[in-house]
Amino acid sequence: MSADKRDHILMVAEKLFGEKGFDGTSVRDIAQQAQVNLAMISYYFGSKEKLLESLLEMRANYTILEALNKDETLSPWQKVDRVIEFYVDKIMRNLCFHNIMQQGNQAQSEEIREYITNIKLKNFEQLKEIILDGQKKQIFRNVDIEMTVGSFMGTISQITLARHFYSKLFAIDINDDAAYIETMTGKLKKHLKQLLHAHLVIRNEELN
Amino acid sequence: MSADKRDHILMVAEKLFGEKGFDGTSVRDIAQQAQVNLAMISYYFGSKEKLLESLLEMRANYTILEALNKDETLSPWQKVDRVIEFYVDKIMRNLCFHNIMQQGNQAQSEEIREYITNIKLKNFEQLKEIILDGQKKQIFRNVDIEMTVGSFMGTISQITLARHFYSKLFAIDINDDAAYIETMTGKLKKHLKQLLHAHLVIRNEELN
DNA sequence: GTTTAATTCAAACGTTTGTTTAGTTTTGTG
DNA sequence: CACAAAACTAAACAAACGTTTGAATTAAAC
Repeated sequence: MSADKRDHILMVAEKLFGEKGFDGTSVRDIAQQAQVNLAMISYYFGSKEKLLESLLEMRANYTILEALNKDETLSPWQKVDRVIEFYVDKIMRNLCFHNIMQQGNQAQSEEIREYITNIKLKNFEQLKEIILDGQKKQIFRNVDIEMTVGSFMGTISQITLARHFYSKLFAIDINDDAAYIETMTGKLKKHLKQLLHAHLVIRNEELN
Repeated sequence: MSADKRDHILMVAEKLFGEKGFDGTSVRDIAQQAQVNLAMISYYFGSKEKLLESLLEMRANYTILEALNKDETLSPWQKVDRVIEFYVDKIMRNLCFHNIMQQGNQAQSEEIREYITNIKLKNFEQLKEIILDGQKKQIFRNVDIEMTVGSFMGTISQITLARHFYSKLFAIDINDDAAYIETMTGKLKKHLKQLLHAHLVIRNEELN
């Protein structure tokens, strides 16, 4: 089994699933775009749905910032900044895959829905620990952690999911991937740092 | 043309499109759920795509808070609070439709993508004006308005889009719509008020 | 070089898709 | 009641779907 060709199909499928949705993409679309014979997809993956599962497995290491969390030399503020850098970079580098993750709710297959939910839960736990740590050290306010993480992920998702909207808003060519990624990565990082700092910081008037 | 039956089909379609996506929903699904003959959908709407267009038109008045914006007796802070109340209530009351709006990016039809983008632009303009007004009156900080609105909408969208995730997180029965809406509406409003207040308020140390 | 296994392919499979047809029933009007 | 328009239906349509087949080609092993 040629790993090259398999990976190539996976990448084409990722792009199409991310852009047109799983149900909006036919295996013939994938085969044509990847320039492989239609039957190759069943041959390599078994079925369209198992192709999606393979895709999810390939990106399953979507959460690898445990090291960051364990680093005792970093202050909670530094951790927050690094998480923002890390996540924004990672998601903007994988726009299509992130869209697939967001569509997971509609998946007909319960197995896939579970799989995606679990990846999200892992990511959530990482972020939760960082905020919890800051709260224990009385550096962060007593914010609603679930909702705070929701705002963090939601802000990023908005940029990846509503690309047509933001392209129009910032007058970026809808087909210019590089321009969108560069523009939005910068804006996202700066904004999220400001937003989360303001949200988490213990203000003077609260100290009394 | 029976408006009752037409509306009934629209509501069933809204639910299915919102839950399973446009491409994941067949006209036979809709006909069966709505308990109408398959041909009635073409008869009333012309096609599946025009059914979606009718759905969008029906909810086109999705933005009706101009009155709020023009109300000179309200302070920017009051406006922000009211917008939060308004939007959260409205979106949580129309979970499925909001999901359809979020999926719009994947729509094959450019007409539909444009339509949805324009609705979003209208909503954005309303929110932008409120923040701009507060900034002019030097009550709000000089935040990035586009990104701030992005966080606002993104936070809400996260709740509607990643329902499986949040149901699991808060141990809410995945089929209990009422419980989800009630729980999340409260959490959302409280969190968004806190978040936006912290983000927009001019802090003491910045006044010097 | 021969044999065996892995890969590729065009073609066809049976379903499901969105839509249309042609005929029936119901409704509203004079 | 008569009759035209509207509403509704079961059946069929062609196209697209995911998947499988069986033969052809290539690669690997001995």
